[in-house]
Amino acid sequence: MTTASPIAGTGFVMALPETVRADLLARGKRRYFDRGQIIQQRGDPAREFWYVESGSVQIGRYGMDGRLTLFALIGAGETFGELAFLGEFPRTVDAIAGSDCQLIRIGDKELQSLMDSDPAVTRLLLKTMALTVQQAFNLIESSRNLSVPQRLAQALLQLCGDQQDGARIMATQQDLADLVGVSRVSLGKALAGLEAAGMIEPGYGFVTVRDASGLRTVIGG
Amino acid sequence: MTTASPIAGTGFVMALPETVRADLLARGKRRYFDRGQIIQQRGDPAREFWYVESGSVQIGRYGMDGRLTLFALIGAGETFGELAFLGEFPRTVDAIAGSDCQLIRIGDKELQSLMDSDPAVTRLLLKTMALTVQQAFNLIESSRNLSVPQRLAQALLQLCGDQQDGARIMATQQDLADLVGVSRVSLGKALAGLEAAGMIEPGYGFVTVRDASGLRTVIGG
DNA sequence: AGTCAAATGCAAATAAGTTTTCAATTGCAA
DNA sequence: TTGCAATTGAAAACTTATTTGCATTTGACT
Repeated sequence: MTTASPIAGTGFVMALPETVRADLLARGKRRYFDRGQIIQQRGDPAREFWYVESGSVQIGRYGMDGRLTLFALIGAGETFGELAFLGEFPRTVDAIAGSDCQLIRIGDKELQSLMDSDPAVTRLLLKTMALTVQQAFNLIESSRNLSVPQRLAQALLQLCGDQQDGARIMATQQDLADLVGVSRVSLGKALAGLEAAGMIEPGYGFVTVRDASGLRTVIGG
Repeated sequence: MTTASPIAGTGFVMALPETVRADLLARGKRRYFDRGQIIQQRGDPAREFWYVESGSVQIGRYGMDGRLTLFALIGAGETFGELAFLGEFPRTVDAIAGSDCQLIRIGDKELQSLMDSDPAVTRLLLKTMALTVQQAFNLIESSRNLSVPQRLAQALLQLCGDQQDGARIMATQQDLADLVGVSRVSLGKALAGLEAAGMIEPGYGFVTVRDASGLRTVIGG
């Protein structure tokens, strides 16, 4: 299952020196969440951020009218929640387990210990957050200047990460619609278009990428 | 002239301790830019960030097709450019002087000196950047879930900052359209709607806010 | 195998925004 | 004050996406 993030998913932990990372993974406190379970909600105090060891997490906002604005699908190896934690304000997004998942908690103590073992951690965090902003800007720009098929192609590429052709993205059309920011109907049509071009193969609850480079040309043109 | 920012404009410098700020303002190297002049372009190395002492700066991306995606209008008292600088990557947005303006440069040396005089600066920077991301998320959510009039109302409120009713926002309809992310025609219609409701008064190159609280209700409903 | 909820496919009506074109207005400057 | 470029207003045709309703398919679970 491939769930690289279109936004906010960062390889922060991966960028840590091997020994520091190993220590974190060995001693970190793990928490398990079942699919659909709420991990955090808007307004909660941010006393930690999370490293996703396995599974996936949906980051977004659930409107009062039931609308969902997805900002990211965070997959294994990525972190989330560092914004509110480091910014020292309450959560401004909801996080829900997209599948059964296993997280490692990084609170004040753990962060301090990270910073002690590697003075470059602060810089890494800054870099991570700066990247997140850039990705957010990219998302804004895309949603303004690209068509739905183009945005879908972009999202699919990001979701399959560096995977070769054949990658199976586990997401329903509704998931993708929430992520791209369009209705399910529109997303279905865009999917059909890409399928006709032989770039993808839609399935029941997943999409298989057949021609990643083709998707890239879709975005470009 | 009011140019508070809908995004990325931060009161970072304002949050500094009085003495530290005074020192920065007294000794900072100033640079002047004429209206329309390019301050930075995508791809430039980021060797500094800027504090806006007077005037305003447009932050956005100018597409090859001439399209402009505005992310922010930075006004006096705010900073910009810290993302690429701190993230240590090339500029990913263009900056153009929205009016004649006077900037203070903060490079490695100045930042180091800031950090030396106040150990909380790192924290402040993290907070600043976290806020920026939240604002970017807000922008994404708005553009997906709000109508053009609602987004316009939001933009106008942000542009007039904490000003009382009567604030004059110096921006053409095209400027506002680029900021909100719609065509000039659509923006004109939205403006006309708000005018009919007595909340604003459009002018030639500016908009006067007559009923800020009314604008807020527009967003809510 | 049968049941059921989730997910997908499809079509028509509707809504929203863009593009294009042209006219009218404004404010600056010669 | 007269010319001129920038800005605004307005209308029509067009494109894109949404909404709504319903039928069909899929896969998990009995």
